[in-house]
Amino acid sequence: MKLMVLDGNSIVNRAFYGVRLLSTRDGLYTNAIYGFLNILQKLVDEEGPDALCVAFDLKAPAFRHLAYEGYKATRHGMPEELAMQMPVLKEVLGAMNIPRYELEGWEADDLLGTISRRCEAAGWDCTVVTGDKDSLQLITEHTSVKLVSTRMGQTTTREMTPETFREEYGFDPIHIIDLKSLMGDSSDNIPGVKGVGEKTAMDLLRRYHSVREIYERFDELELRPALRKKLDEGREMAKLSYDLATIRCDAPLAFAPEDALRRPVDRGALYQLFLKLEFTKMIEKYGLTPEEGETAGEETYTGTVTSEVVEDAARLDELLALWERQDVVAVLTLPDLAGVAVVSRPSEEEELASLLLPGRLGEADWRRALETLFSARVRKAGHQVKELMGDLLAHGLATDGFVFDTALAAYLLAPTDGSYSLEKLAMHYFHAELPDAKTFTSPDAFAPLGDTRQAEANFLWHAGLVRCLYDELRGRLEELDMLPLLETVELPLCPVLAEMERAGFLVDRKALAEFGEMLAENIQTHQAAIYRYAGHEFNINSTQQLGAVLFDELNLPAMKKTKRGYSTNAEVLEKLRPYHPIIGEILDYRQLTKLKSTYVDGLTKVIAADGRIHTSFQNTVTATGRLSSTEPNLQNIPVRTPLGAEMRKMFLAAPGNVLVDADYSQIELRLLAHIAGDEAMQEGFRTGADVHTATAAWVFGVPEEEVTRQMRSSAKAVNFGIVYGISAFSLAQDIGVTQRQAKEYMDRYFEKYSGIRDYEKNVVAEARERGYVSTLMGRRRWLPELKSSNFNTRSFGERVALNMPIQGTAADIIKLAMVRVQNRLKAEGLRGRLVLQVHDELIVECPAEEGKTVARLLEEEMEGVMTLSVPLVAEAKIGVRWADAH
DNA sequence: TGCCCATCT
DNA sequence: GTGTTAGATGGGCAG
Repeated sequence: MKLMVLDGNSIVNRAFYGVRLLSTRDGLYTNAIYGFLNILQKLVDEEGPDALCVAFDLKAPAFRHLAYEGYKATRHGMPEELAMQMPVLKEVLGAMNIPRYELEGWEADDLLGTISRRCEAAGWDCTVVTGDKDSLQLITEHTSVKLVSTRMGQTTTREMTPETFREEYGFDPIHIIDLKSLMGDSSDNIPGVKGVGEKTAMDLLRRYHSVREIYERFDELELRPALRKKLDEGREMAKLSYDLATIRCDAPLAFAPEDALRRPVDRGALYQLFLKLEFTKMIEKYGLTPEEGETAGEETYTGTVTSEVVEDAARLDELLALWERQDVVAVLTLPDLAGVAVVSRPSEEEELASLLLPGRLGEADWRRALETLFSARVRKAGHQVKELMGDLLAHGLATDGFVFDTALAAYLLAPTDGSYSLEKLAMHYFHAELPDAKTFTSPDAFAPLGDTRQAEANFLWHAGLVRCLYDELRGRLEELDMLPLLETVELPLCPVLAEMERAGFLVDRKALAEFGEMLAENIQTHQAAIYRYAGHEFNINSTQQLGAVLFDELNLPAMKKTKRGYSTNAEVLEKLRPYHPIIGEILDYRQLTKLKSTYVDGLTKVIAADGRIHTSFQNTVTATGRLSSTEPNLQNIPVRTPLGAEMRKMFLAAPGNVLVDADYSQIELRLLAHIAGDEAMQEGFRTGADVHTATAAWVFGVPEEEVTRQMRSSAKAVNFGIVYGISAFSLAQDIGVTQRQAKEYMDRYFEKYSGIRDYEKNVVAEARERGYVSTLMGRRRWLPELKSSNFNTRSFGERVALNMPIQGTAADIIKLAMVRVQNRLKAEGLRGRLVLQVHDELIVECPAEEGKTVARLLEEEMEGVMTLSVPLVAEAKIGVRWADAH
């Protein structure tokens, strides 16, 4: 008879980190459970055990903690996203009638040991399944250990027997304990002997077998003097580690192998659990059926699927007519519009995937197909619609009729997930594998890799998924009342962004080059000075080498450490400035090299043939709803320092044109006043007062006329800090006062703006209860961090809860403004077009004679986006260069 | 790849 | 008493 026992915590950890984070529409994460069940299934198939059980750690401290205080409970600390899955996993095991064992004060390891020895005593064979090599010490003639590892969602197992172990390690399994006590194990907080690593320890054990033998025969051993010294000093630690590393086999566990004999699953309970977990594939696999005719959650698609490559005009006409009648069709295109897949549902039971290729259709029909398909006459769901629209614009096609974007939808549902490829969404929402997109996209467009028919089929498969995701994601957005955000903000913004990217921003290539040369000369001068002060050459860009020069050689006082050595950031260097002239040189050098490499060289590299820079705006990246800008990033062009601000002279309008640059005044503070419902601050904005000055007057207890620049600047820092959930500590650091004083300022501040204090409390409490925060337009961010037992994680969640509604609403507002601005420019027959957005700032390039009209238009549209309890104020300026318009 | 540092709102 | 300001992108170094 054979029993298989799983190390529950070890396997579930591997599952959690090996499978992408999945969640149900209730926000329950499920990836660890999903991965665990797949691993379990694989193991049962491989081993066919007669009995099966799982051992878990309990949160309570195990006896080891008492033995060594360094042996902290850290190994029990698991991320909230995993912790929340544990009770559900245990329920699933219950429904599957698989016994689980856990015992107060004992770790899973010890239960594995105990269970394996009891099996042996009863004459059974035992297989211990774990990812943890510690357990290899349990290997005997009747007990094997199966090591599980998960990489990229693929699970591999390796069975270790006494023979295979000896082959690999060169000593007996039991001496794993000795190995650990020599080399230690940081993840288990086993100290080991200082200075002895894996190689040395393995070598010692092959020669002398055990720690005990090493120390008993210590004087007669042939050892290098250094090693002898380390071992001698590490005697106590080795002994202590030996105990810590030894798995105990004597846990007082109520267990006999027969208890774990396999029993049938409780199908009803399992069905309900899988339904809740949205494991539709598992429901199918186990052949579970609803007990009372309930439907089985979401399906990918169950009707018949027909594929076709469209080759003649008559068929094309039929299809175009069909697509126009559909509520929605899914559309997926190959890069550069080298092919189009359209998925429709002619009837409830039928799905039709049609592939259009220019080579198969003929030029005229191909063009006709595209013109109809991308007109408003066909309602379409796409994936990454902004990208697609870029291709459409490049081919002179319209960008109309898009009613859904599966990538944008997935982003709105889970804005911190990070990436939304179809492969990932298939896994996340349907637990389904998609063929790799590389099978049908290659650098030279639709030059099929390998089998053409397979490539076509895979491409259509992806398109079919878009159609399925449309149903699924639309349903979820609707439940969360988020469809309006998608339909009135995000989707209409797509063509605007595509047009902005296509328009680009003109740069003065010559001026940029000259600026670069000037920087290069300056850098040379500073470099020479730094080498002279240091007494030798070194790589100034290396923080390690720089730290060595400043703190070891020049003996400047080290203020702060980083993980890898001394901190040398600007804040630290600024404090060191009085000590040595090298510091000023380094600060200047840093600024100059940053300007040269990131901005001058970086931007020069991406100037297109039209002399303009075409950034990419990312609309599915930030956690708050802001846009981001890449290749290059045009949202962080310097402005603060005079030299940096030179960069903004390089961006200009085409001849005969001007730039109109409008930015929102204090938008985040205004939103704070509105959202928090703080009467005092609202009143300030309504009367048009300078908020920072008003705040300073109150905090410092002086009349507004007596507020100094210093006082206003401090008050400004408080106002900004509040939006980010700053602490007195950081505020003190920021404005250069004592922590006590900073605390006083904040207390005074909250006295005046008591609505904000109340809001901070309420928003966090509400977020904790609901599990998310949201903006005025219904954008959400989930906050599992608020339930974390880790202080830092939780505090972070609280600050995010404060900030996201503010920053996110500002993002909503400017996005809507962009849509309205671009539409109105067109509606009024103006030639001006948006070229850039920088979070609270919009830049339009237009003919010089349109300048004033456009400036007024920008202000009106930006201010008119929403009516709040405080006015939204935008101010536009006109100039030929960005530096002059801002 | 992860870290450190710089840049922006 | 913890560590202590939200959201980004990119260059350069070191392992």
